[in-house]
Amino acid sequence: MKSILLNMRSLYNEMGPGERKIADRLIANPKAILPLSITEFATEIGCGDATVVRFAKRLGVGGYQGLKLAVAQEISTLSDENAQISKSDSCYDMFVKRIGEIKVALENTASVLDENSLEAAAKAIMHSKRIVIFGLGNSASIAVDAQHKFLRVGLNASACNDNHMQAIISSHLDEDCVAIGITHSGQSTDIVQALKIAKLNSATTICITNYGESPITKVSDICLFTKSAETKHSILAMSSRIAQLTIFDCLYTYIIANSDSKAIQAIHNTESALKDKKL
Amino acid sequence: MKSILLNMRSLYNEMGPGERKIADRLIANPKAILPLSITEFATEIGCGDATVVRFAKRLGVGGYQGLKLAVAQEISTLSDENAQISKSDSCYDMFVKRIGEIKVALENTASVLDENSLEAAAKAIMHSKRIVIFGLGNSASIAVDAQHKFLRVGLNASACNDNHMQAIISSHLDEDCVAIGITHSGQSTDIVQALKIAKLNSATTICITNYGESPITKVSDICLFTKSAETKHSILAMSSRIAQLTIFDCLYTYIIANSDSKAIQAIHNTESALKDKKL
DNA sequence: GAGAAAAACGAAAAATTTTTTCATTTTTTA
DNA sequence: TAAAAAATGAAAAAATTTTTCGTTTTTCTC
Repeated sequence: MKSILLNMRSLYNEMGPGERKIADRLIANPKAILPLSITEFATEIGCGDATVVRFAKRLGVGGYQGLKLAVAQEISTLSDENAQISKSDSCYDMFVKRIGEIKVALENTASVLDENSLEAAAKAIMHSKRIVIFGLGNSASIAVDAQHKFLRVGLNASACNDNHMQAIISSHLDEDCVAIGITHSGQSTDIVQALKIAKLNSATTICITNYGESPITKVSDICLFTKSAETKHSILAMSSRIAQLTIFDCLYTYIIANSDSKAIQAIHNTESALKDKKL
Repeated sequence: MKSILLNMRSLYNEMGPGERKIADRLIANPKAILPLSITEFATEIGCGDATVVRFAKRLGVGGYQGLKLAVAQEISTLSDENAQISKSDSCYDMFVKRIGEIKVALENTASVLDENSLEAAAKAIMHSKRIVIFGLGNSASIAVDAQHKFLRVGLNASACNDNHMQAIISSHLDEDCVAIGITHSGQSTDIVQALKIAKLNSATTICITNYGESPITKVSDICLFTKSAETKHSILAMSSRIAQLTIFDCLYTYIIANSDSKAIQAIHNTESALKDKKL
């Protein structure tokens, strides 16, 4: 089944201003529509009932009720019990609550992640001569993880967590290379700079960032969006990082699935190379 | 929010024959109701519209539309659980299926993770003079991530991904230190060796590993277990690694919540130190 | 086992909600 | 700048849901 929220994004360009307001609202707060009648919802948005119906038809869900049902199916029932982690929680309580946050973030990410962009990113990575992955601070470990994965499938990947080196590396890329920048906020100066340089040198640039316009999206050929609701204690944006990891994981899985036997062999070689490291 | 299907079962005894027929049908095939109007559904069941409405009210979902919405929300969570990733999947399909795996792994981990061990680990880490975190290969990035977190709360943490250095570092620990070893299989020779040395030097040893007895559990004072079902393509044990990350995340969160104002200040300092790195 | 009370039920009326129609406004194009 | 096209909302029309109320079925009491 296709995600209704994703569908909304891909049809966004065809919509008029009124329908876009509806799409914006639904993407921002999908579950708010559920208890409302079409007239209530239209009033809330500031448009007529007919526009809502047209919007629903465009998405191919029949009508207003179909829209509500589609949205309902997309929202996890867990998203409501968004229990806030509190000081008095036991460590285990925190674990359980964090699980809830992660689930929500992953599902939200599934709804904003663009199918075509994902496919394009996977193909660009597979066929590139060289892949460089930039992350700093929080995102550094994600970059390292991605490097690790790509190396396992025999790709020429390297992560770089040093802002000087990032700029240097970027300036030596060419059109057969891929540069991947990871920044949750989309505003990390150094990462944006590194991708900008990479783009100037005709490399394919890919960003992994939280949903929305930001400096990084402007210098990226392909944007892969995560979506996580930040809360007070998630300064580290844990759930968005999990979403980032999962994106890399599915790129990796896709590359394995679409590789020739040589690549599969490379994976097996890796496995056997590691065998004697175990007791 | 409570499960509507479970609620149906618990109210089953209070229902008359007509309503029970509705419950039976919904439990057997919940999604069949979604495209039907109340009259169509009632005809299908063989009862009147009013009975359907009464049934919905009993469940506390307002009316027929509320019933449909509640069912819709419930089937979404059940739908994509046991899907195996296949070669022909799109990259997006893979993402969605991977999400399902991760959810299961996190829930399983919640069930095997020992509350007391978690608490003990958090306390040991908080009060230690020095924390060293060992990971190799796959687990290296987890170790780096953990280091990053602990540094943010002002702890003296260092990750080490070099097996020689791990042994050297371990041999210089003492009873005020904590050594954390990460290995999914629990069999990584070097990690086990490093923890063994740490233990000999009276450091507190903590392992993060998949559920079950293994060499690493024998040399660990505290064992934190994850539990993930491995499948063919998850050579990289993606979901178990997410579980590992989540464990570290809740340790981190717990430490923040139970720190004095000095530690909180350390976090704020980190934040402001990073501010000018953004555009 | 009969009769009364209670509960369950459905047909149809009433109320609500959704959808369509169509005239108006806004935007685009030539 | 004017004509064409697109977008939109108010209101009418259609569809759907909910309530009412009388009938049927079940349960309980004697």
